[in-house]
Amino acid sequence: MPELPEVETTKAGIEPYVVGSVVKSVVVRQPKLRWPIPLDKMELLQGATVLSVKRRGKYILLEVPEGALLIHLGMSGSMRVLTSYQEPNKHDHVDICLESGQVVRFTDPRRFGSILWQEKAEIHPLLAALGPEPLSESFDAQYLAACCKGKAVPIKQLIMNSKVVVGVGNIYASESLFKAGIDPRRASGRISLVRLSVLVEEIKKVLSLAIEQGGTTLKDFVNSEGKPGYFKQSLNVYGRAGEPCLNCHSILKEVKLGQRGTVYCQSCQH
DNA sequence: AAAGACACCTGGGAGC
DNA sequence: TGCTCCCAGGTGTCTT
Repeated sequence: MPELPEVETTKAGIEPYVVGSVVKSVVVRQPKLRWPIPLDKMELLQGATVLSVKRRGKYILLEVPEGALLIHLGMSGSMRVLTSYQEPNKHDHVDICLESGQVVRFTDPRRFGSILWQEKAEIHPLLAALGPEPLSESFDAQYLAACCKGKAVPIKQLIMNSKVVVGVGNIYASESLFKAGIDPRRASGRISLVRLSVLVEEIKKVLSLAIEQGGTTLKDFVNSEGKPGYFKQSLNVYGRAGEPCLNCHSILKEVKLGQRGTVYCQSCQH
């Protein structure tokens, strides 16, 4: 489940191999991802030099003079760099072949990911309404409080809303709410500024730590699974329903919020 | 306007 | 052991 740390790690992992490189060809074996891959646009990449690799939310942008390739890993996607050609496996849907001979390979068993095209000097509609980056200064307590004001929506759903803040998925939303001691079901508008401030800090902390740990696996990025091992980060609540709280030992409870499994501690989170 | 349901897809675990 | 069933999960879109 790529959340922001995994996307950041992936971006950092491919960056040194693609920036300044010339794209020889893009091989699409399976165009049916979340949306069809725009094959005509892929031709614009041929012969193009990759200018930069950027990340916006969970999207990775490969920028070339004509525009940018927009990549989302969905929930089972990954990318890796091959230094020599290898036979593709079943879910290796796209290869970005570089003139250097290296290949950036996109793999996605569940095909929830997407590969799209953003025109030069335009902002793709999918990126247009995104909220601030969680690790940026503009994501602070004042901002979050303004988003929460008067809202009845549970706080967990609010922080997972990409219009509010990008990159906070189910795992990190659950974990940061536990750390902040806030009940995930609590109405967003009924949380004090002080507590929201703690939540903001916990979101930043949990994401930063995961990115840091993802970075330690970069050495394995090439010719590997392409799956950063940031899951080593200990999870307090996610996936632990029915098990004892690591803080108070009461049994962790699971509820559905916005169709998402949500685990929390009834005695530590209010 | 806001909240909920649904859709996409497949591997993997549960149940038989 | 093998088959079927069901679900997770990010996020856009359609329905209340």
